Amino acid sequence: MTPRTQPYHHGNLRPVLVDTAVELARSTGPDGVVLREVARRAGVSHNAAYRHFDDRAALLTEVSDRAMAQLERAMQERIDAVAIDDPAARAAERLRETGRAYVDFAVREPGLFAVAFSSPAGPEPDLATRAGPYGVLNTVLDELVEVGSLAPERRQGADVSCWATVHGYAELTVNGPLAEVPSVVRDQLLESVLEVVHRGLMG
Amino acid sequence: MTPRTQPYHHGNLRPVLVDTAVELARSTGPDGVVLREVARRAGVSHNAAYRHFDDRAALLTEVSDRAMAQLERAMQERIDAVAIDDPAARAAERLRETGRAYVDFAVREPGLFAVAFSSPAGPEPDLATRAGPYGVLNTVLDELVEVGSLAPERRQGADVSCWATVHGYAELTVNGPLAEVPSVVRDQLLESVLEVVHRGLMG
DNA sequence: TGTACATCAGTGAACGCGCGTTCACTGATGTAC
DNA sequence: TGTACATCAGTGAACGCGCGTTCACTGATGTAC
Repeated sequence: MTPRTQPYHHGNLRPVLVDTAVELARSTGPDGVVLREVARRAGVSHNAAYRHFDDRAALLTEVSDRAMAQLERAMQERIDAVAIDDPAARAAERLRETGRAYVDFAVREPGLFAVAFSSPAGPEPDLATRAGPYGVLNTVLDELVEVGSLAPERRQGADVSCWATVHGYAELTVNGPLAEVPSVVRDQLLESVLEVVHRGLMG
Repeated sequence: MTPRTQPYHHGNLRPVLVDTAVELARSTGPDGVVLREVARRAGVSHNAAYRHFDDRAALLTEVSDRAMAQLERAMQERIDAVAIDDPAARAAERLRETGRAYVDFAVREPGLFAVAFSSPAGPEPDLATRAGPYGVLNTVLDELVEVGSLAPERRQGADVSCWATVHGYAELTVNGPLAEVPSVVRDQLLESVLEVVHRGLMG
């Protein structure tokens, strides 16, 4: 008389597996996304995942895409929230917020951040297209040119400079020697780093 | 009548194990430093290492120290090779060479670079002391203050700005989206990144 | 100079673990007639 | 409206792998007397 708690057919397994894998990635990073554990948490036998993904790498790729999308959204939200009237000041602040959002995400979600940049084998379309976090950054930089803050001849390579700086800062903070620095000091350091980039590009 | 090719006592096993582990790290990174493989390559039973190291982590720490030392040496050599008479120009070029050496090392030795920053649990003394790559960078920055190129009030945080930038550039190149960019273009991008830092600090 | 003995630095076998993946199978669902 | 059947989406068992670590043991070395 006990009701069948679990029907034989799950009916919605694929998205559940991805969600579960994302949760696992959040807490343990790429190596923690273990097929058997994902299945366990989804309450399904350990090989059921093979009905929906070729192999572990395919699942990880999907998780990585999700992580990238989350990072992009976090950046865009912070950019959109900038409320400054003066066009030049607004564009400059938007660039700073881009950087802060990037680092914030890495600190808040170290597992997802690591997964986002753990390319199993996938191509990296970000540089060619305007998609993803890289696209967001480029849009903000274009804006800086439009308002006259960034000289057009300095526009080339500016994306890489910005990206390298915040990415390095994030890495040093999440996995490196800056991890042990108090967060108040870290925030100050990030501001000074952003200031150097600002002056380097537009000063 | 076959001569004993391997004496029972190796006599020199500890350094050989470290050397072997470093070689393994070079080609495969931190995860490749597998105790059993290290022993195999050293021609010794897989548990002989326990006479010299508490566990795998202890061996890895030693490898990490070696990697850091190699990175530091590579940086110092490039810095010392700068032959420019004008003090300000020399100091500026030394800073650039510091960055180039850092990125070069990461590209040439991705395995060691990864191991150097994979802290198993060890403390990070680099920030407090003047030792290691971080110390080398700080010495060069002090030099820039001495010759009057870097304003003293901008000295604080300059180390983190420089480090974050080259570290991020290295990461994006070794593990990230810049990996697929032709190396000629990458070199140009690195120069433009270094230029941004230079202007940001001293412009 | 010789010998007993402690210590050092190796050995092979085994434990326990967990993984990705494949196999043959089965219950549930949907569709053609 | 009912039924045969193909297909879908699960299942449990097993394979093969390799790891870190521990155990009891042994050959070699060094030292005290």
